Amino acid sequence: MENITIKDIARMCGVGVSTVSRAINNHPDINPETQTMIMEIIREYDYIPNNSARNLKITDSKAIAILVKGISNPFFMKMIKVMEDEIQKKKYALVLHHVEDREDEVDVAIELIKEKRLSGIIFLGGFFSHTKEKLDKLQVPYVLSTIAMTQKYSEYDYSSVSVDDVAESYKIVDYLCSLGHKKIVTITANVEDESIGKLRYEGYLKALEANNISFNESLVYHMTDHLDPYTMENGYAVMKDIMESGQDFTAVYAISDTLAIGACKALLESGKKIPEDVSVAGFDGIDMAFFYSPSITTIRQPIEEMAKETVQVLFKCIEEKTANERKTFEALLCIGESTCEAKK
Amino acid sequence: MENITIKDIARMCGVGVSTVSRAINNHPDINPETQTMIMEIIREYDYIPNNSARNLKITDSKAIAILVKGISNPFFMKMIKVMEDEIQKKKYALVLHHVEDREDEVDVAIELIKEKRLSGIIFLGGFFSHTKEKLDKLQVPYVLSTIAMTQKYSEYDYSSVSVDDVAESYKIVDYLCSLGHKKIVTITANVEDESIGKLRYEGYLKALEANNISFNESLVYHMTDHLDPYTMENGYAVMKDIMESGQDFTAVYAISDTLAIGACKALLESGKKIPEDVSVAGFDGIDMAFFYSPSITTIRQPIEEMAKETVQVLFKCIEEKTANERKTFEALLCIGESTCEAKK
DNA sequence: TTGTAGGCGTTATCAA
DNA sequence: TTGATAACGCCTACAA
Repeated sequence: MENITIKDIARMCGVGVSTVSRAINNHPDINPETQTMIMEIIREYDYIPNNSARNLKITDSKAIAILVKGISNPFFMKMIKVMEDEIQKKKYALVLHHVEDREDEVDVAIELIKEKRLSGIIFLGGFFSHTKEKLDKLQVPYVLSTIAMTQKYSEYDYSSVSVDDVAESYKIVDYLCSLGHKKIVTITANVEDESIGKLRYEGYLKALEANNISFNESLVYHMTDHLDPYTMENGYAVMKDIMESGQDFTAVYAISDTLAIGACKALLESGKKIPEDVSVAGFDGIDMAFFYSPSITTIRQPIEEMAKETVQVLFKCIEEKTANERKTFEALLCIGESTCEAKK
Repeated sequence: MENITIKDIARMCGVGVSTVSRAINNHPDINPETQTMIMEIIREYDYIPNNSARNLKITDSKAIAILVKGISNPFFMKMIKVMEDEIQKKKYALVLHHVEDREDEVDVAIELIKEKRLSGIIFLGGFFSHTKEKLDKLQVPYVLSTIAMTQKYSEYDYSSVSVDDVAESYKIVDYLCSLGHKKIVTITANVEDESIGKLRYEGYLKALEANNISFNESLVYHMTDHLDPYTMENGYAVMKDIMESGQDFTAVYAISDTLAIGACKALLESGKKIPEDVSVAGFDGIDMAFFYSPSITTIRQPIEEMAKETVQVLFKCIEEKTANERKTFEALLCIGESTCEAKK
């Protein structure tokens, strides 16, 4: 069966192709009668316009794309939902696109901009270690949302919405210290990490220092390489190792809730009681942290506001071509059942 | 800055556009030297071919799409990963596309086929209640993977990979019965549900009957409408209601692990002990079921094999144009810590 | 091995 | 309000 095109429809309706095009795109100057007539024929024959052809011709698609790094983060799902609503309110279309861990998000973005004639881009999650030259290739406004960046980026000119990972990490570790914990194990990223792993680890160090607790390197554990990072599985494996090593500690700070939950499981299996024997803290504030038993003490990012602000900032860039903005949100320390005062 | 096209590259290289095209697409008949020369210029000027133009022209893209219904199911993430590898092995490109709950996946598919010249499609998850006519509009081979369908589909001709939701549901409820439970609450889908909800509920009924337990309608609870379905939140809310109602029961069968976990939280908050006071069973076998404490007794679908088989079946359809195949996999009853014998 | 020209399906321009 | 026609950027006969 041949693919039916706009020409076929035009012929069937006895009109020109441009008229059909106008009918499809709700152009102002078209006779309503002819439009309904055309639309009827279109429906009857199940004609569907070819997007590639359209994208080729179009100059401004009124579409914005969200590029999500890493497919599986439950944390992003909520953000996407909120963003979607906001974008819809602005009468823009949304192109949701997942970027593999090994893919370069900026390359993907550049390609997508060309292909879909995007008006803007939201980069969601992941790390960012691109050169300034590379970022400059992005021809449309973009916002980095909840993306961790290394120091050097501070001089770049870009828009972003995020939390201060160092400060928030400090906050929760400081809380553990305030409960009297002095031997706080941390489960963090690999040493090469240049992203949230590094930042949250930094917060850990600062909190220890501020509380006059001398740093003990043997309390620092890293996610294992042979398992996916930031998973319960990984946290479980690491904590199993810790228990075997006979390490002495009274609290655990995992840099993600998933890791924390995995660690809890391992602790419980070893017969430890949470929080009586060991306090456990995470980071992110995912639903699971609240439903887990015991609920996990964690840092919750204001997902909804951040998502809204991301879209807001992007549209400001698109519509007003204003300078870039960087917004930092404060996260909330959520005290759950997984932490308590350290034993004397 | 103007967008650079293949013509510009051709001009810069002092060759024809077709030569550039051949260089890009690794065509056999091109002088290796000219090719490397061209590729260098391309890299230097950051030329990126426009996909829309390409898609418009080509007939077969050697790409297959996975259409995932519902954005947030952790269960699918693993399947996608496996499928991705398999597809890559076949040297095909993968187009991952999320379908909103309110969108019609078949419409999306039809559009995507035209736009991207797909060679095949995998529908992942969700329900399926399309007419035969509609499905026939799909011009390329497709496989329904882990998709629940109503009875009437049995006569249709399509390929699918799934588990027998009725039988597996029966299996786990039968297990509860074998532990001596007679008052088994079920948390299931809405009454209008025509999908896994209905099928798993059916399994529940059959198991009761087979165990000579008379059906008690007051033990059947439905997910609340004002919360997202199949979430921990929802299971929690429902169980809260159940506890308030003073309902008498010794076991709970939630038709998803997420619901089960939410229910557990509510039970624990009410001071119930799991499994001593109440046994809890779920369905799906997500990671969380194992890491939860107590671990949840559940039905685990053989994710990996199913994902592989899905791709296999699809390629068989693409390459050999063989008739459609329907594969049903057996799932595994995973006994966790959340169930035990009913009190006498 | 390479270049020229035509067409993929659509929208935008311009004239009617 | 309409219709013819020229792009959009690429691939692919076909000719050289």
